Amino acid sequence: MRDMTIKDIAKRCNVSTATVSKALNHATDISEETADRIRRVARELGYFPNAAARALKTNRSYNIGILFAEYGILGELIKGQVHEFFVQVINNFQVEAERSGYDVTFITHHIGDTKMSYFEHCKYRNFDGVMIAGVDFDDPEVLELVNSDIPAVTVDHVFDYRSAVTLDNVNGIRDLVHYIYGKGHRKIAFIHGDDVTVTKYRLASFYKTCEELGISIPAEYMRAAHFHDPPSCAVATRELLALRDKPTCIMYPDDFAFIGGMEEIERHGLSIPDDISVVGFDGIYLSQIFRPRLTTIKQDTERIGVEAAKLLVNAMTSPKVYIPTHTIIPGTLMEGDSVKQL
Amino acid sequence: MRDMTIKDIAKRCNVSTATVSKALNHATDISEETADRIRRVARELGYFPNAAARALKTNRSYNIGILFAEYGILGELIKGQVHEFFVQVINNFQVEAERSGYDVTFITHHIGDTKMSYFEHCKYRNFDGVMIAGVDFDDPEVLELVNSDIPAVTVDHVFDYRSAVTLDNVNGIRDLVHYIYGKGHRKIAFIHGDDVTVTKYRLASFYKTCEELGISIPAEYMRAAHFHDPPSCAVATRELLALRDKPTCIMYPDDFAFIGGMEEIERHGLSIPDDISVVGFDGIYLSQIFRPRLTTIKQDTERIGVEAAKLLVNAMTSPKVYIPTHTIIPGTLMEGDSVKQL
DNA sequence: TTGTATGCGTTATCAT
DNA sequence: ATGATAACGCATACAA
Repeated sequence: MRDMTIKDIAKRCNVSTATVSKALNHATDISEETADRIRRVARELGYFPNAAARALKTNRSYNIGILFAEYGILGELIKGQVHEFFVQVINNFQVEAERSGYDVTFITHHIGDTKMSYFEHCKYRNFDGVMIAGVDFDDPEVLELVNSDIPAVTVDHVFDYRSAVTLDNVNGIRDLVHYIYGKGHRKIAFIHGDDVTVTKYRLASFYKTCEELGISIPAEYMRAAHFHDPPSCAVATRELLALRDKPTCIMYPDDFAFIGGMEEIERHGLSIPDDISVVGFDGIYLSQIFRPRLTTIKQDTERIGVEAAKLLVNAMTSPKVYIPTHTIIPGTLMEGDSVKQL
Repeated sequence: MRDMTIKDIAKRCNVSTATVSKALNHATDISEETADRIRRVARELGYFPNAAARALKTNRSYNIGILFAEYGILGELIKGQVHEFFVQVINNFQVEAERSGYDVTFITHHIGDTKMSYFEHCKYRNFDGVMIAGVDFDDPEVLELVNSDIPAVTVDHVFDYRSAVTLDNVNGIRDLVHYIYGKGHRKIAFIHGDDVTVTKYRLASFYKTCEELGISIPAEYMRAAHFHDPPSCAVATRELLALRDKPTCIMYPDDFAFIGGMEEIERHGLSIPDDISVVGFDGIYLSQIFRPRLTTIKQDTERIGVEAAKLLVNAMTSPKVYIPTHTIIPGTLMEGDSVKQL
């Protein structure tokens, strides 16, 4: 059986399709009476609008594109390791977007055999807006998308004149350092993530806090590794453990990446926190499974996702008057048993 | 600047829109020469088709709906815990679908303030097909969708005359039991998941294998818990540990749910595997992080996702001649250190 | 081989 | 308050 269209309803109600459309869209220039009748019939007939037709006519798709590295072609970079933080954020984003009447579709690189850029894909699908998270923000294709006229919101990265939601890296690192300091540690090493905005903020906060606390960190205590990448953290950990003057506490880029450090420490026959203290970042489920429990900063993935959706909905609803906003979501220090009292 | 349409190209090439359309769709009744010229101009002008218009005309959206409990409204059930297995499957599904020219959109319960069923949502969006995973397969809304005329593929559940991909539960459990038996265990407890198809197969395989091996399992060794739910596994574990004649090995519904068992065992001051042996199921990343490493059945999430996409693409491409297929993907026993040699 | 004309389902403009 | 009609961008049956 064919799907119902407004034509069917019009026929059934002895009115024109125009009238049906108005009734269904709650227009004002229509009598309550007929509007009610039409809506009732529509419900009886199981009518639902056709998104394609509506999009074609109104130029609005009520569909949001999500650009996320783990999915699609870039996903292979992460080699099948689920990035819990982003999955949570996206999940919450989707729930909030749905609440406002939007569906969510993943942005990909091509459609069929035709390769297209992210931007082109968005045009093709008529996305009303896009949310970007967990990608390489220097990628020309990402920049093309961000600099286009499509409303966009980014997570964990701020572009000029675009909305963004980031976690509070500055206070997060500050809280962490204060906590470690309070436990009596003075030799604190910091394995930081890739050279992206997030890391810049964290490093600045780390240095500032240490200065305020009057502790000086030798350059050899600062190590670079990749986010969400245990192997590179294992290497950095090995280097730190090889120092004559070892740190008493190591800060990792994130909870997941810490796994690499954990295994390396284990390999050295050292135990946490008796021989060496550690802290993570993100507060993923895993961090509470580790024994000892990992002390970390818990990200509020729900607020991040929901806020991103709200900002984007605002931007899409009234693009003209919209002023980009940067929202900073605070994290929470979760105390585990991974930092020893000295 | 407005987007390009076939009209613009037609004007530019001094041909009709029909000719342009044919050229772009590689129709045969058009000269190579003009076709080339048109395609070249289209590329120069940065033309991309409008998905909505195309969908409206052809009644094909090249968009697949994904129904997954963790996302959308049902997600709240899982309380923010990422289900790694499904995320992986969906990720791989998406990559393969993209390869065939399909985009992927999440199926939700409503569009704006209007509540609609999953099926209605699919009609509204014109999805060419749907993939269903990780939901309550008895939910009337899911059944409505499955029994509709929309091509569908399910993961981990088989519906009559619909395509499905499942892991090999029978052999998985069989391998696990054989392994445990080989380690000298005879008192094997099985905490199984919810009463769904998957569980039925696993239970049957468990009983059959035990019978073949000539070991009899007391009823009190069989416990019900929920999948992916540590608390219920903690309860079941507590009950097992309270028995006069304790099992020497406990099988859990999945690696993640095992966390509950792990904590309970810890609480009893027992150690794995010295005091009690355990095995999981799924082979998620976590299982290799546990100390001791968990012995488990690793699911091939890539093959599951890719196969599901392939089946669905076939079904969508030629719905008339398509014959539903049930593909069973084998798992692999991953030996950890969680089962003691008796 | 190319073009004309029509319609997909909806919204919006302008009459009535 | 309601209706006739055009238009959104594209694909296709049919005519030329």
